[in-house]
Amino acid sequence: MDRRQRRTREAIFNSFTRLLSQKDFSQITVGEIIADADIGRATFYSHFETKDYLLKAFCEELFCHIFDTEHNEEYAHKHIFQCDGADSVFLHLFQHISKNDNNILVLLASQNNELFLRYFRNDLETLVESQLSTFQDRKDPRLPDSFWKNHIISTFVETLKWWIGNGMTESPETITEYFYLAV
Amino acid sequence: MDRRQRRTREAIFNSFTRLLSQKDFSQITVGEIIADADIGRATFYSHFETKDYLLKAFCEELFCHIFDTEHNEEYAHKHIFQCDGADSVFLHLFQHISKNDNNILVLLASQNNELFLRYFRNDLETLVESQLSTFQDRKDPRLPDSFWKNHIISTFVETLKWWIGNGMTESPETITEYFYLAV
DNA sequence: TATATATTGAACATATCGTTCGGTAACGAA
DNA sequence: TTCGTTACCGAACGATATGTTCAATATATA
Repeated sequence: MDRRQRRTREAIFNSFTRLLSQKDFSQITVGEIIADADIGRATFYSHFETKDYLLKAFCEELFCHIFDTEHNEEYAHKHIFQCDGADSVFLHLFQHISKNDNNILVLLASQNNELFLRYFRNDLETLVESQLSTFQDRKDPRLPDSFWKNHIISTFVETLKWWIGNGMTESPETITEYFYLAV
Repeated sequence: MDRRQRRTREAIFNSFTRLLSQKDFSQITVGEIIADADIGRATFYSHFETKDYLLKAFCEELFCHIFDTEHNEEYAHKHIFQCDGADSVFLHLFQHISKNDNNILVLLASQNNELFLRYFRNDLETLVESQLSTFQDRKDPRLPDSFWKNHIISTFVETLKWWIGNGMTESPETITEYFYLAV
């Protein structure tokens, strides 16, 4: 990728992050991003078709980073055979998020973020699917699989939102315990 | 209230409902509402400050209707002393929603409805608070009250969304059972 | 160096918003 | 019925944001 392209893309992402920490996604205008990133209008549109596609690309880079590190071999094996709360992928997820790499907290804490959460849920779904067996013993047989999977995903997302909304005073270990106690 | 005002307000609400069944809230323009309701532009703005306030007023009328009927004396007593799944307020809520009075399903099924869901959650919260004792025996003492309350509300909303998303093939009784099995 | 490509920024057409205002129609009380 | 009040109309307006175009300029890579 051309160095100019990289620089522009980085500048846009940086400004986007900065603006997201100040206001809701819906209130951010392309004009503001351009002004903050100090790039030409046509340049922005040569990189991203619309503001929505910017968010999409932004989320993809962010989640790719987060969920991929959760999937590496080191942990993958552990969880298939030994899946207690102590070293679950979910603990690692909470830990990773609490480190605030790539300013993911900015997005998670923002208010009008339903679009962002849709992307997050989507990636989370594949992770949960790979861990479904872990939760099999908690599941009442009367519940449909699709309901159960949705419930786990929702509980994780809501636990995360509650955690952030409460100022993240609990440790990742504690919040993981809450998650397992709730689901 | 002046008859003309009532007619205009009704026309706006009707068009709003119709449009919501066709597209997301964010994609609906004031111009479309005006055209569909066949009213003057200034008239719309004399009734509602913005499109957001229209949604707010719409939700208030809708939820007031739904949650008030859930609170009437007939059921209120039952649930304080006898709170099994069979005749819970939540069953009544699911039943009421499945009847699709006031086209609430249109709103619940629409995609970009986080604003609407915020209003719904808000009213649901007071209902859940009045029913908290019902869930006390399921709650692990390690979980904070605020987390627990949020979990119940979230589980209800997500159960409802799952139900609608799946075509509402289950009966209100069954979906109430799912809700109690999940929470 | 030379060619290809990215960036620039002004200008443009389009769309939506929310307001204004003089004129018209409907209401409801006396 | 009359009459004062109030709601509705609808065209027009300024403001803001969108996404595109284009010719000139700057930068990268071979």
